[in-house]
Amino acid sequence: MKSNQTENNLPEPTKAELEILQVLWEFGPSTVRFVNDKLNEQREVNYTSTLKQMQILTEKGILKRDESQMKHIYIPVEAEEKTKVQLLDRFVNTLYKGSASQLMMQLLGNEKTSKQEIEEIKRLLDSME
Amino acid sequence: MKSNQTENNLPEPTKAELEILQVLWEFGPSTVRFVNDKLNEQREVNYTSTLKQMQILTEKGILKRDESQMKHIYIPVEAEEKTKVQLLDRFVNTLYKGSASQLMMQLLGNEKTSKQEIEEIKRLLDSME
DNA sequence: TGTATCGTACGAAAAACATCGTACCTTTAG
DNA sequence: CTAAAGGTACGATGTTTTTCGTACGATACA
Repeated sequence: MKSNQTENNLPEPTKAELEILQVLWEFGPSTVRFVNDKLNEQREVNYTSTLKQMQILTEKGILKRDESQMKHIYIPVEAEEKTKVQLLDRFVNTLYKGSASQLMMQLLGNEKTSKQEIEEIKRLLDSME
Repeated sequence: MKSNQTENNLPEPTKAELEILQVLWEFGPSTVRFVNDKLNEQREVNYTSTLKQMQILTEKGILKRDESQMKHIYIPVEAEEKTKVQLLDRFVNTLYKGSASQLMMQLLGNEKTSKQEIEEIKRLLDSME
């Protein structure tokens, strides 16, 4: 047989799609209404725009939904971490030819990375020994 | 007067634009022909597509060019590092709410980050003391 | 000198993304 | 029962990004 494992390469979410994912990651499975309200805390979006977007996300297999009630509940198919890892991986490959340490150096050299952040990173590394 | 300093926020390069930038970063100032050839090592692109893309990049102020010869030479306006830092910053803000250490953890947890990479990072941190 | 080659300019089509209006179905309160 | 409120479906439109065809100017060289 060809394959029985879940197809692993979901299409890369677009910008608007990411916004929606972030709401779902932060607040868990939600209705369109809820997501749209959250989005509107940051910028104006029409309800049906968000609805459409979430329907597309569902078509793409990035979200699934519980249709048992009229108010459908949307849920990310992949865990937050997994998706982020995927995006990060792509980012590292694209900009740093896959070198994580190169990215690191940039991160540490960036003035916007606070001393506190750096300390946290060191602690993290120590705890990994 | 309004401003005499160089406008600092160049528009975010798109995907296709990044491909071109990477060639210029890697090989230095180049002609369209050269860039296009490089791109075609990875995927098929028409010469005029690349040309157009590079003209747009120039309009946007991301590239500048030397037109003194018929074969124009294109050069990134901003240094590679600066642009990457900008992109990285956006990435961290978008996906990790600005927390570099969060990104780090993901980087370190990623199986694709080799032991060797981790060692490099530690060395880097130590040298920063 | 004329024709093949290699370059730029640029409009426009194609594709990808994002937004919205309208139709229509369900639920609920009166 | 019915009207209002709130939900989904989905085509149409707008925008941005990407790709390409065509026109035309420079150069080289037979």
